Amino acid sequence: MRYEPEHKTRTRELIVRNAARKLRTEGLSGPGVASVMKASGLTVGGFYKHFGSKDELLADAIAQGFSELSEKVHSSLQDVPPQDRWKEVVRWYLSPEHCNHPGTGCPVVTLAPEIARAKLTIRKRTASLMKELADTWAVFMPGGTAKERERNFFVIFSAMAGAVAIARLLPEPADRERVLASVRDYLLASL
Amino acid sequence: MRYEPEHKTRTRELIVRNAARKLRTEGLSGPGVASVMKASGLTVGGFYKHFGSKDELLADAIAQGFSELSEKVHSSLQDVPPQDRWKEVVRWYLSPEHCNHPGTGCPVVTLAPEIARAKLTIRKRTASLMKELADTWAVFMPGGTAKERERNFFVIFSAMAGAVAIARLLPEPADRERVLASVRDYLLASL
DNA sequence: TGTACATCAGTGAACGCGCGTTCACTGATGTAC
DNA sequence: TGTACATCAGTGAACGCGCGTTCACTGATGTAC
Repeated sequence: MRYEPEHKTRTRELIVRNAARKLRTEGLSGPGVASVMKASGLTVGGFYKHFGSKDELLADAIAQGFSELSEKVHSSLQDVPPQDRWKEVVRWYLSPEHCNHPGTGCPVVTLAPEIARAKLTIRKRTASLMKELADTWAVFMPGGTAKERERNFFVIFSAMAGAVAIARLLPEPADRERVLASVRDYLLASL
Repeated sequence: MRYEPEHKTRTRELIVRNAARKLRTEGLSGPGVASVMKASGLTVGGFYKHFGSKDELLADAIAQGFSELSEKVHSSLQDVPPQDRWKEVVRWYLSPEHCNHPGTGCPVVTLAPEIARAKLTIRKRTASLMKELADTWAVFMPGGTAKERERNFFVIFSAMAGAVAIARLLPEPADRERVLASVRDYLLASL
């Protein structure tokens, strides 16, 4: 073979990673196929050697966003005692760093409304990613029972995602911080 | 004149109202100029007799969405005693009806991430609409001081917007309701 | 009162442009004999 | 060992198509004289 056996797989993964970042920066229908390929050091024509359609790329890129989120949170919780973990997540999620860098942040804030309007295939795939996230994160959420932790996951995650979405549409950093701080302080103090 | 003096104004308002609904259903860059004009019983060519550009329509349509939201909430609170008003808002916002009808619902859930990526003119205009909403709604939010009510507005509004955004990307009605109910029950019980 | 002209919301075809997708081709490296 | 052919990731031009925008035109009604 002209390339190492894993070459094609690695190229595909590179494209998906670049698409995942571009999607969160420019929106679900923001980046064109050409722009994603260029960001990966390739040209448009090669795209269909890796993907059956642009939708296939979108689905994979959304999944990539979720898995980056899991990884980021998982690795930052390594040295945090179990009962403090949800607080660490809240602090990171509602930080100016996260708010100001959508491209490497949570895909739910950035893409949820657009995914809700997307093709059923994409919505179904995202729904199962969302459920997986709920199950994984619920275990370190506050609450005495599994039901309570699940409910608190939805409360905390909804509040965080909503807060970042609202903060991001305010151009003034001070206004952004006021929204983020309101929700951060409330969640940390009241749960 | 060939038309009544108010004819042009009314036509423009009709276009804006139709655009406001279409935007929330199909996204900020979903409906084309032709489709909005058609929905208003007109043809593409006439568009630039009313608007300088599509962006001008978008800005007006977003504002229209906010004003419909204010009106809807204002009129539903007429007969509700002041201290119960925020609960009424929570119940409506987190209802399946609202969740299942984005076109006539809150523009923040549907459009926030796309507006955050839009031109600065649009972002600035939306930011001031958002602040206006915060000021108007804060007065009937729970809390002893103005500062507390403002903070609680951001907490409640973030949680509601996030919950509806997440619920809407789940295709199963039962899953949607679980998210909505979690946040609804929590907010009504704990604030 | 009648005729010529002005106004202007609305029409519909045309314009570039960027998009997703297709396709004939390239060129480095493998295999067959 | 050398030559002919096969493979296949990647190239770049071309394709329809829908978009925002432009523009010459329409036709109902106003005003001037």
